Amino acid sequence: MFTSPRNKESNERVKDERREQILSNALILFAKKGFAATKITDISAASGFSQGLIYHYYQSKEEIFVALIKNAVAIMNAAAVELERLPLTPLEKIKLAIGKLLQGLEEGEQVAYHYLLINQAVISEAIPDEAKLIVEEQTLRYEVIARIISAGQREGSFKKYDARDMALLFWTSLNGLAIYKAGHADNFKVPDANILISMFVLENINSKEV
Amino acid sequence: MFTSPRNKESNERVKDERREQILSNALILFAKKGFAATKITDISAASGFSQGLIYHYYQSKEEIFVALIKNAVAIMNAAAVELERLPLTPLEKIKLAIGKLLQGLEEGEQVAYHYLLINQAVISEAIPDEAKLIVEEQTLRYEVIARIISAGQREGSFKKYDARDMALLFWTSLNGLAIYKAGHADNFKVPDANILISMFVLENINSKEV
DNA sequence: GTCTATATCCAGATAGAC
DNA sequence: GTCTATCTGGATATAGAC
Repeated sequence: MFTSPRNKESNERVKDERREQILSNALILFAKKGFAATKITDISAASGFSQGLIYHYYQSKEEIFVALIKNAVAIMNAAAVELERLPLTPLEKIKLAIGKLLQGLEEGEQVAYHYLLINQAVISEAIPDEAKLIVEEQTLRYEVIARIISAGQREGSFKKYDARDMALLFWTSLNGLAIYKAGHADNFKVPDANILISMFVLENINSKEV
Repeated sequence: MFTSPRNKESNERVKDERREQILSNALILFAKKGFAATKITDISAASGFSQGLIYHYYQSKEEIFVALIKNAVAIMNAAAVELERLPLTPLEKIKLAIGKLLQGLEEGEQVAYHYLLINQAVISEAIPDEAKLIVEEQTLRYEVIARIISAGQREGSFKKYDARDMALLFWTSLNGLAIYKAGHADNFKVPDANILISMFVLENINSKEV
């Protein structure tokens, strides 16, 4: 068995796939065990090959973690930007965002894992500096939600608390829920979205819509 | 220098103090770095003595962590029980609870550290089984809040979503906030309590009271 | 590209001197 | 009660065979 020259791109593709595979396994492990407690052997075993081979694709455990953090932050930002651009009212946007995020928690694991990873980066002193920096610099999703809330307040459908306070609670509440889900995956039922919505939207407006 | 026989109790007291000292330092370290990344030398250094001496007071790193978890859970439960017993209306109880918890976040670090510790125990697979068990068995604070909410609904001052959903969001939202604070201790300002309250309490009731 | 050593380091825990 | 020295295991990362 040998590799013909013309398979070069194909090989590249295989390499990328391997890297993806490592990342997706590492994401779960890092999220569930934390950075420090996740061993390279855990990742290699989950990926189905030997421990040494990891270093063919990544230079270190840190590098894997940083790659995952970058990815998680990018996905969240992209979603926030997309949300802001949609031709919807502020009310509709907030409802859509909460709905989607809850749905993400209900169906997929990925969203929850991303939250857990970012939380580690924010909280823990035992996380690569590069990862901490990336997360700290990323406040876009807070700003987007704060802008939507402000717009909704001007428009009259939102409660008139400090918009940044509201945006903070928007994200921290969802985050808290994601953490809960991570610890109770088996019997986790997503709560009624309207409870969260009532932190932001005036009651009569909300009940009118429902 | 020798120890006279009659100093026995005094010695016991010193020993207890040392143990307390170890615990309070370990709490911060475990909360900030996580269980796996916290080294015995970190704890001994923070406490100002040699690494070996820790083992005079505790048998292992696990034992320290478990002691801390027990303590954290006990404090939270005690507070919940106390809250339920107070001669207040459900409305007053929920407001008091949110107020106190936010205040705890604002002033002290301890509450936030307890949250972080319990989160680790719930989420992480790299945590001593005994600690996980203790936390899993402790659902009292959820039950207490659910009961208060149910009472408030019967009484007519609370929103009529599923009481367990509401209790879940009560705790996960506060928890999410504690995590945020842990990562932004320097410039963290507690949000307006009324935003959280509006998840539970009917708007006209709440504004009447304020 | 993959595996099997293995070098190296570090952390938890123990032993024993003072 | 406290420290220093040491044992032991385990984890990251490297080297080199296939």
